[in-house]
Amino acid sequence: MEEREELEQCETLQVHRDIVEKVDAEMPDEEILYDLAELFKLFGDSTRIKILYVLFASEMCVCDIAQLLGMSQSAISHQLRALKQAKLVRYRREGKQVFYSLADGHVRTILGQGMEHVGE
Amino acid sequence: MEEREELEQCETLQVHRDIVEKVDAEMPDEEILYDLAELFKLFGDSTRIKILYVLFASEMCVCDIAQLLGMSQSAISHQLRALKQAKLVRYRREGKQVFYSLADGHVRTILGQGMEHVGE
DNA sequence: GAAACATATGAGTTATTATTCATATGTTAT
DNA sequence: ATAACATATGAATAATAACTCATATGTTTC
Repeated sequence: MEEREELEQCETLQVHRDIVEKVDAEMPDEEILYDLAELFKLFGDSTRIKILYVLFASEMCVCDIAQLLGMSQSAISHQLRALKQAKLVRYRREGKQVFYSLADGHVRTILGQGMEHVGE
Repeated sequence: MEEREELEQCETLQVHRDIVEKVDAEMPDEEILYDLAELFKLFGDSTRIKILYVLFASEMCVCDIAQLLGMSQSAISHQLRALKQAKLVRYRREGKQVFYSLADGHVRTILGQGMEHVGE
């Protein structure tokens, strides 16, 4: 019953102890929530959103994406790497070129829900 | 027909002109994609993800959230402000306290799809 | 094997953002 | 009105991340 002197915040009395404890018990592991944030971080950048949207429409090679977005090949390549590491995109080599596409349905759903929220 | 000398990338020949033009025509406005990235940016931080998850479980006041996450009242309040501005959370005042809750179903869907992607 | 091309990547710089600290605002009780 | 408390917020600092530049890797053609 003496477990809150290490917390500086809410010095007075714990306001809703029952709720806090219940929700705390239900919370996913710290690590899972971290991974979740890392995943969404990838959606949280204009360049990557554009890349995902482009791939939403069609498989495309790095050079085409760069040209379409008016950005350097290097910048696109760096971002594709991040998306690839998170398994949000797949790639396939065809000669000198590498074609990227969306990896799975979650990406489409997440983008779609986001679009609905911002109001289409 | 002379529209590509301003682009430095892909100096040689445009690799898939037809695809690039088709996808370009289908792309949402720059502004919408920017808003979309801004929205997802809010999901892309551990603290905010935790807050959203906590509110996923139950409406809660600022002090409770701070205590649950072991963070300062100020830090939580700053993040709640960002979430509030994006209409991801609602709030309701009750005396000295302010209770926050999730604003709409999109948040739940987005979190759920994200969870599925990271593997639960 | 050398040249040309498409893509990938490490290092460095700059821009962005989360947190802390100090303090302001709003609410209740005395 | 004053004190006590819960929350909000501006400014400063520290941590993070996007882009550029230079260069490396992988592939094809000669």
